Amino acid sequence: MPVVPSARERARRELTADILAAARRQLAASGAAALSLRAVARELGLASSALYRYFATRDELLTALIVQAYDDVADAVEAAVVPRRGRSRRARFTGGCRAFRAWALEHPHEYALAHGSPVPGYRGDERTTAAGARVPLALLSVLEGMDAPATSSRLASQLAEGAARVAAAGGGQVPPALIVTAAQCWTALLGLVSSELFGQLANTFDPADAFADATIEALADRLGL
Amino acid sequence: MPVVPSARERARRELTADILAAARRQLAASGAAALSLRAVARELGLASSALYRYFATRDELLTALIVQAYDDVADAVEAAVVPRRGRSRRARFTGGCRAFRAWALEHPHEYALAHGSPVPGYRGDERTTAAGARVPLALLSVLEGMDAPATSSRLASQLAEGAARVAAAGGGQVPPALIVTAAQCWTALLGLVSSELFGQLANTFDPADAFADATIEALADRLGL
DNA sequence: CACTTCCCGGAGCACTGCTCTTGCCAAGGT
DNA sequence: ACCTTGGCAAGAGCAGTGCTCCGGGAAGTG
Repeated sequence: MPVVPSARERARRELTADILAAARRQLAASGAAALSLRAVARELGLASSALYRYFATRDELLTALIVQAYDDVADAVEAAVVPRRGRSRRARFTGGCRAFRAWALEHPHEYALAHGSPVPGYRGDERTTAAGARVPLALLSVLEGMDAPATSSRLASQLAEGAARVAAAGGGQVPPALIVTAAQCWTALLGLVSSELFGQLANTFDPADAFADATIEALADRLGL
Repeated sequence: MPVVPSARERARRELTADILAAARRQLAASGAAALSLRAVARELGLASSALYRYFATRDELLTALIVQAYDDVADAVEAAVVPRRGRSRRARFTGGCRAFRAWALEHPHEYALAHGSPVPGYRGDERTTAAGARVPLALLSVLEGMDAPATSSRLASQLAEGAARVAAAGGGQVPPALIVTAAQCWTALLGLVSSELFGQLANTFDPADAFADATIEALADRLGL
């Protein structure tokens, strides 16, 4: 395998990227349900059958878009969470949560694709789960080195098991009881953003910024930040 | 208009119900994305064009299914929440939450259709929002007559506005600060169930019963139950 | 130069939602 | 009793979809 990619290889990579970019434009414009391979091909001036050399199926294109979406949010959240002088743990956490919500509001269709109901059946692709773990792990990293909460009760064995799994995945310096609470906060954050985006609040709190901020602060309280 | 429906009218109602039942079967079996009018027509032995006299469009059939799903969960939750001798507020609340989760686990595709990402564009149909409000209102009804939490802080004006709207919609006997907390718990519950169903927890806590129970108890704690 | 490998384009299949036309059959009025 | 009206279903058809297969041509290799 040559170090310098051949012209073929370069063209292939470029076209793959172009296809993904066009697909992403259409996704952002009209949502995942309306994304059609033929439309993407038309936008690129290709025959629809040509796309199948780059993505074997429509689902594969969608998973590529999912991974891209996960990585995109993760970049935003990780940047907001990074420790800096004079930045409290609480500010890092709430900043990360706010960055997550802001990204979702800017990219509703991509958020729906990644964090919403799975489109066909259930996809347990390892690439997506790895990319999807970045945001929760980034938020968890804020808690590294904290003490176990004072009210830490004994965990059910199944909960302890799950917490151990999470700890192995990245939060080595976080006590198990706090990991459980953190997981609860993560699902709560997902629920907050999903509710707002998918209209589950029926626009009761609208504009929802105040409600979102209050909720995020409450999460920080619960984590003892 | 005759009091006794004519034969025509009866046939019409019956066929409408049959169509809905068949559609629901297919929804439960294969999900909303795979639901096709033609397949429903085939199952009923009809021409596909015949369905259009009963549902003008596929989306209308879907919204009918959404309303049905909302009403179905609401029945389950309301039954679990109803006050009975020797049943504490806390038990009513946690029971309602558990009933919600149990229904979702039994009807994943219907849950995804109703509470997941909206399928086409955004549907703000009034029938769906009215039906969708039943479950949160049922949970809110458990809190009627409670005192405002001790740590009740002054609410931002926008939050107070939203709380007032909710109070007008059904929770007349619940203090505003508690309404905000209740709304937060509602989004958290949605996030819990959605995460579990859509694989956002990446099977970290699996089986998730213990995690769900712990989360629901934490919500009850937060509400001061 | 020949030869292989890769890739694009076109035709085609089975399917979808939806529309339009045709013809049937029962209900209602004269 | 006859005829008109209106609801109803069936069928053909349109535009669109995901996906497959085959043929020709271009790019890279000996």
